[in-house]
Amino acid sequence: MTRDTGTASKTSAAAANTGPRYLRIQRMLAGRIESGAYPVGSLMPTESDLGEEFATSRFTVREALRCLTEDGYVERRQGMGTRVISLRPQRRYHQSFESLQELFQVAVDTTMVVLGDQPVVLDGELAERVGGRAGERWIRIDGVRWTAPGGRPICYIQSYVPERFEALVQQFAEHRGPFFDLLERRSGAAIEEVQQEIRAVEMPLAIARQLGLPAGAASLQLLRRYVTAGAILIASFNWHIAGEMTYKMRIRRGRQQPD
Amino acid sequence: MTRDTGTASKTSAAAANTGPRYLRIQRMLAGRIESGAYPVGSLMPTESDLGEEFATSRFTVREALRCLTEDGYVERRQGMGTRVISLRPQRRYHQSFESLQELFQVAVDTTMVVLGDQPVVLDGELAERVGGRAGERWIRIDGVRWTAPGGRPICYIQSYVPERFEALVQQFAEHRGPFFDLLERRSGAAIEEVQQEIRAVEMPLAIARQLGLPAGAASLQLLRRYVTAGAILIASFNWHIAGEMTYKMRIRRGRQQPD
DNA sequence: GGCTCGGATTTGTCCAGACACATTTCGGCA
DNA sequence: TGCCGAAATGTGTCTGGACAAATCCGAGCC
Repeated sequence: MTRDTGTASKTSAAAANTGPRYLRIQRMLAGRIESGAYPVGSLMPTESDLGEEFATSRFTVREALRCLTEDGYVERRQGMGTRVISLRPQRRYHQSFESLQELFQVAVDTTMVVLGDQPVVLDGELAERVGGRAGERWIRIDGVRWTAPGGRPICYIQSYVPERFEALVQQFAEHRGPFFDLLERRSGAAIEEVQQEIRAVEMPLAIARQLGLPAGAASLQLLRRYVTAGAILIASFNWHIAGEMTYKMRIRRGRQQPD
Repeated sequence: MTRDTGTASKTSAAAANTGPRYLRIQRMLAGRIESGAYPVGSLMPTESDLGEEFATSRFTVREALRCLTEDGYVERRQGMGTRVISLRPQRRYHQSFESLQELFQVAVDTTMVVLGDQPVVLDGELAERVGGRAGERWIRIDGVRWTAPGGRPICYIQSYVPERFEALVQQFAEHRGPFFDLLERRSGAAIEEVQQEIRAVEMPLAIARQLGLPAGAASLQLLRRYVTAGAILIASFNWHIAGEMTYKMRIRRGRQQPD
């Protein structure tokens, strides 16, 4: 070891030479990756080698490599080594949700009134939109969400579920909370992904009438597909009255170095 | 230490008793949190205590606690301890972007035509929407994005930037690519967060005319605020022609618990 | 009362090892 | 030639320490 962390550090290049040892090493290694010294696709030196080079223990090198992994620079596998997979920290931006309820963005104490359900056979266009295949038999459930029983309408909902959930559809009417929640619980399959599409469309006549609006009223249409391992659990169209609904999201930059 | 990791493990409860030591401890601690043995808001036992209880080293306990931190169960601070912040594994869902261009969702080879710019003083409502304060002086830049020079219009854009970027506004017209990109580069401040609001609105008359649409045409309005450390870099309203634009997003479940 | 200044406590960083486990490579054997 | 097992290689897990840095709390002082 050379000197110490705290004593002779703040004199020279203040930025690069401060902080814990493993972070300094992490920065150095990141620099080598970005400069091409460790090309993308190649294997980095082993932990032992790096430890020797930086005159430090394997523990410290591992901490540095752990950071590189989390930042997306490298990929590590036991028995194989540390492979460079990206040249850049990939300044990642992401939006995170504590739960799918947040994605929902509708207060939980609103009430859903189910208008009815009916079997449908998907045609080409519908199949594409709900994420099924043309010719498959699904069930469509129609409903309206209200601010409160007898209150103002919030949106019109058309949900499509595969026929195999037929037995559960009856429970939709008395279920409080979103359908995907019930389906996820009963089917036992965890929702792995949600695909959402947002558009502005003129509200179909029948729907506008249900919401007490004139024909051709503008609406915000949300389409959500809830996907478990491979299969669609439920796909849902929501028509929100224009102006009544704002879909808000915050996208944040991921994990930056402390500086 | 009791016996070993590999020998007498797979006999009993196969699920809970396998895997590395730190993961078993992590599962046990998570169980205690979920069962309320460690209430939310309280401090957990210290690393040393846990190490003593599980008859293991502090390193192993730290690995377990690191997992709990990543899963969102606890929060750790030097000198204070490990505080329970959540009862549940917080099955997190998130949407990630490799870059802000992805958020943009408009092909990069479209062309932006700047119509002009003018200083504005924010009134209360505008201030709230662009993220400034009432009375502040900002600059509004109007423009239209086209599929190609002389092609079809895609959307009308009103961007607001604080007055301090006045000198950069002239460069907007000949800049290719999004404005935030230019501002981020020139100001040197990294965009930390983007706030986005999506609504369906009737297009204002003046805007509809610019896009060659009848008055009152439905549109998808996107409002994006690009935030650097504390300050708004630019806020942008985009009016997309209804039906022409679909905002798509995929939200995926992050790192699932072993269960 | 309000302030500062030391401990005591607790997590953060770090060391020098050890064995387990996964992967690749290579030599031996059929 | 082709297959299989063993050795080499490298990361994963783990021990039992050590000191540093942040935080909290109480004692003492103004």
